[in-house]
Amino acid sequence: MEEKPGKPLPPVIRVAIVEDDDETRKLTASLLNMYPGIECVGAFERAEDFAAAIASLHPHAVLMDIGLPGKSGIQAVKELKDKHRGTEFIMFTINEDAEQIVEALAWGATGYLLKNTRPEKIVEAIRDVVGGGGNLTTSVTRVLMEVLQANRGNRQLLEKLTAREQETLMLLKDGYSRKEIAKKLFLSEDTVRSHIRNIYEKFEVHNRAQVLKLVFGV
Amino acid sequence: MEEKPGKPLPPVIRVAIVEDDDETRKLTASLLNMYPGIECVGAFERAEDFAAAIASLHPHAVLMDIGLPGKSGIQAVKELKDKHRGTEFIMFTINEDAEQIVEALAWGATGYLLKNTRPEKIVEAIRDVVGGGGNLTTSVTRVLMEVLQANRGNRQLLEKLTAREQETLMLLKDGYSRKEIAKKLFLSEDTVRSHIRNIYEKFEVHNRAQVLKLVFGV
DNA sequence: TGAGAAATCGCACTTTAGTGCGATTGCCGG
DNA sequence: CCGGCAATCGCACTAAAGTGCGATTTCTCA
Repeated sequence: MEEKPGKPLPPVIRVAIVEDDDETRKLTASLLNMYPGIECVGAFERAEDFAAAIASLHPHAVLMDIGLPGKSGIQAVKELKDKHRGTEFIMFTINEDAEQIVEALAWGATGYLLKNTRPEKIVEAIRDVVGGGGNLTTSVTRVLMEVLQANRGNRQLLEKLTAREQETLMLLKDGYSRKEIAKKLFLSEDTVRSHIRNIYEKFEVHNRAQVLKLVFGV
Repeated sequence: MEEKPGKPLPPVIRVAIVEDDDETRKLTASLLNMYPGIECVGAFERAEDFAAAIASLHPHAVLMDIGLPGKSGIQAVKELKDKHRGTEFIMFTINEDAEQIVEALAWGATGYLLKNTRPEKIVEAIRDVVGGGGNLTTSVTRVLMEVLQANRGNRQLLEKLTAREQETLMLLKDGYSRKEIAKKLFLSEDTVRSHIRNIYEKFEVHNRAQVLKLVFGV
């Protein structure tokens, strides 16, 4: 595609499925096998079963449901991702909840598909992630963008601050004390105190954590 | 596609281009016009020119370069996005820099394409964003995921904390004082102090901002 | 030229935060 | 049944942080 060559595409992409719904699992497995270059090497009902098999299967990619009985798909990613770097995790779920999306991606999933995604798109996603890219449905992408916008806190607020105040805030954010900030900026402690005071006034807060939350949005 | 119906697709999608390189601009414009349902209604060399024209053009989408002479494409998004909600901004650039990607998306861009993207993919992206989705190339998506993972700080660290310590940390993050936390958790101030002390010890830090940076990653 | 904003600094004062060194209670697993 | 951990609380002390009320200088812009 438009990618720089990440990993070279393997001759046959080995895919596993973890999905508790029998019908979906079997259907998806057989669908995948209809595509040349894709082989479904395992289908599991439970994350625990997959965890036990992953080492011998060494799949290139796994379609992972989130709402599983027992261990959740996200938990599974969390636990398996680091130990199995050759396997890419694609979340495969009905859930479009922003929190879950962010969770899954933050723990190392590289794809996130909704279950009603058309088979060609699923295959495309598998090829993408195995090739070193990321693949989300457009709606998931949009959700992610919204989270990004919300999560950034109000960085626009930074523009309300003067240059010196901004510098001060950046050091504040890194956990430096007034004394340390003064040394770094070649100012007296009192000046730093003054800048901080002004920041608080502009944002109507009364301590550091509140500023950080407001501006950088934790 | 696999989307829930966002906005209804307009009969003809009006697209504008902001791109300083003559060849790329003209080529892209004519390419777009070859697709049914897509009309290039304006092509600009500078963000300022586009800003002056957007109100009368009311494009559904705009392909926006980042590295422009004068005002940058990101700056343009920042200034125009809120006032023109009917226009979706797609960054169209050679730059795959993580910071810029995050910046652009955080300010409200809903697409991010690399310039070597094939025309069909560009058109697909335009249709996606106008339809209420988001569209990034797979490599940009991957970058975004990496940022997400890095940016989350070490949330895994949370697991090192006991239940009470976690509760305390959450309130700390919201800028509450020891006294306030004590009241909220029905504890004595000294107990809260004790929990905080333990948190600091486990993470080897010495003040609130440092914990927040470490765990939530500002 | 004159008002205002930005940047610098000072001091006295109160409130929080952080550290050191304890204690008791209860629960859980080997 | 015992050792360890979690959770609770106490106190004394030092170090920061935050507030109130100033000041001077420099620079810009109307």
